[in-house]
Amino acid sequence: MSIASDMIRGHTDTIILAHLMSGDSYGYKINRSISEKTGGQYELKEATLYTAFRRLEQLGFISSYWGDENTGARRRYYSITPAGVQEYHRMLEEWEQSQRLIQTLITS
Amino acid sequence: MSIASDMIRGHTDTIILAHLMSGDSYGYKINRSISEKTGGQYELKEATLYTAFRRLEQLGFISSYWGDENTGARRRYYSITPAGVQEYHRMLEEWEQSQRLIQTLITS
DNA sequence: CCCATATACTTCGCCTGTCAAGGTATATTT
DNA sequence: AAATATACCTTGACAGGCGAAGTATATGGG
Repeated sequence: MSIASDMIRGHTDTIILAHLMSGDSYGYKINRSISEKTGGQYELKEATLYTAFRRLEQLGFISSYWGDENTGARRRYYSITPAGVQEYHRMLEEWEQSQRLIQTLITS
Repeated sequence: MSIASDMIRGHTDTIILAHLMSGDSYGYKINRSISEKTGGQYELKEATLYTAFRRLEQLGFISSYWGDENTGARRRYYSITPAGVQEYHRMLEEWEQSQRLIQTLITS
């Protein structure tokens, strides 16, 4: 991974919610998708990913259910809740704002 | 403060280095400056600020010396080192890159 | 048939950065 | 005399990221 964790910290949840905005999915696939989207430049560590799922479900932003695959490993699917959609939009706005702020602060 | 810390986390060091790029300064003033530049939207907590100074000095990116004020509270001035200047540029590039990455990942 | 690999999820414990809270000291203003 | 502003410092708690290890199923190669 070429990007420092602290750069992504605070965005992990948003990244997950963003993925679930386009439909239910499961951990392994979401991580693959992240890796593909960034050309392999970034991927969430498994521990980070699953910790985030617990957190987001705890907060009511996502819900989960076991898939009914009759082959391969079992999958736990995640679904974004209405509260999660709202939170996602809030996070996006916060990103826009903080992006400008950081730009101001780190360029002299 | 209206911006979540986790959004700024990972940029604290860069923010400090950026300030020192335009000359030596001291903690209190740097924090004031941050607050002013962002229209009061953001300021580093003192503990965070001084922790960062220790870290940056430890890493050789800044050096410090006591000011010779003959009035008012004493001030510890910080100076960016050549290694710090290099690090600052590296951080700026990383920001450009991660900015694009995050943008890609959080917009569906 | 066995072993490596890919898929898929989970838990434990460490590390690091943030920050609330409290403390010290000096100078100015009320 | 007390409040406020300037200026710095330390301690301990907390949260998120993540290395490491484990569990379980399916598939392809030798």
